[in-house]
Amino acid sequence: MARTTGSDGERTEAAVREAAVNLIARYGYEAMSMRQLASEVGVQAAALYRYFPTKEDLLFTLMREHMQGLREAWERIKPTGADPTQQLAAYLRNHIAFHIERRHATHVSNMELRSLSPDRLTQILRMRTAYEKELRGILRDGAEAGIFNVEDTGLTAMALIQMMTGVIVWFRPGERLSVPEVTATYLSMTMRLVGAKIADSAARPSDAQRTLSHFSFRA
Amino acid sequence: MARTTGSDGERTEAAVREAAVNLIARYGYEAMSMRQLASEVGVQAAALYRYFPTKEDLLFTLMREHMQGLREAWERIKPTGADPTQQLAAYLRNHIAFHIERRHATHVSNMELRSLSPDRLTQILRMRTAYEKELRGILRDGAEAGIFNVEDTGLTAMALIQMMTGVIVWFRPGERLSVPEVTATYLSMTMRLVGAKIADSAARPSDAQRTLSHFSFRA
DNA sequence: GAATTAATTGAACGTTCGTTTTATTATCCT
DNA sequence: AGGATAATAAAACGAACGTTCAATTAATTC
Repeated sequence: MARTTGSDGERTEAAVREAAVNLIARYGYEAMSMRQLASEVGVQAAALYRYFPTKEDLLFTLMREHMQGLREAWERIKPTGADPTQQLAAYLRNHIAFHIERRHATHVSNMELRSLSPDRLTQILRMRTAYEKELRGILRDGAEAGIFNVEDTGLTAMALIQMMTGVIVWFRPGERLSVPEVTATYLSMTMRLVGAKIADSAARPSDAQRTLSHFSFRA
Repeated sequence: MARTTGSDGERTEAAVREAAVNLIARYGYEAMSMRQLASEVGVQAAALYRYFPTKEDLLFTLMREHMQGLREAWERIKPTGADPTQQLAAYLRNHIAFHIERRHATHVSNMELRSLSPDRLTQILRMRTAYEKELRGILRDGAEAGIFNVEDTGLTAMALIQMMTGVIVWFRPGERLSVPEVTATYLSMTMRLVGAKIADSAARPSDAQRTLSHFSFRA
């Protein structure tokens, strides 16, 4: 046999990507075989090589597009001219929403870095660093404006990203908490962690600024 | 050839464990071959099966002993009768110190869970849950005593653990920050995150309790 | 110093891996 | 309708995998 009735390159490629993300997230890149992937798609293993020249090319493509998607989502949402508190809130909201929506892809991008060749690893890490740099910028702005209280901008950024990304480890949709509830709680924790103060634009001109410790945020 | 001069079962087994932790942490469990491991130890692959009946037994042994070590370290350090703030500080100090000291073993225990058989996975997860439960207990005590301000005990515990464990992702000994410096900063961030208040035992009897937002901790 | 036990080698087994090659069929274009 | 092209199947490749087995030598025991 050869070409099957109704076969379509675009649809097959999309099916391969989706199946690959799920299989790699569940079993790991090394543990997933090309035959297993092909079987999931309903195709022979040789057919996969029409779309991805090697197994590693497939992995790299998935990772690169995930990281690009993350960057683009942030660029679209990023509030320009907002104060650091609002920027931080937007960053967190985008990060959590994006990662919960694409749990499996995030798992792949975070866990399978070691299966990339050195130069491809560098490419992915560069994208990740650029994304993290945005957060460091927000924290630095807030610290310099006296709105945040952070000892170490870089260290705080890493701590926050680990904390936010960690959501995908335990969060399961449809369980105890909804996405907005989780986001709201993480927002409160984040604002306390960075020692965010109320902007205090009007009223009480010289009183000691109060921290946001006991304020809640809408997700 | 056969038995080599100076060969010793105990030393070989220890060498196998150490090499396995390093190789699995670097390349992943699936990607590490038994021949590669044997070569690292300076032995033939068949010799490994004298100490571990299967590759998965080796992985499980490494994980189980790592989790046991973590539990035991905490049981030894755990301050009895201390207030929640001190307990939380002790938990964090132990967690960070243990994980930085055994970065590779932690990587293995966190990343290779999917390579375990179902019942062994359950065993490891049970140990992890028991350890995390200690933190939830501390947070609950602090919340009930009005010392902490946490919206959701379970969620806060997960966020803190992700944040603390995340240190091993970026921390490299001998770089910009020392372990005590990192620990001190994480302690401050943690105390702010949980909205810890000063105990206020004497003085200023009914004034609004101040948060620890701007206090620093010694590591 | 012989018998026993501990530690390891070297070769082999069957399986599975990623990948390539070739042939075959469906679809599209003119 | 028929030639070009796209999409797949089927079979095969060599290499590598985890594991087993028998043989062999070092250390220990009596």
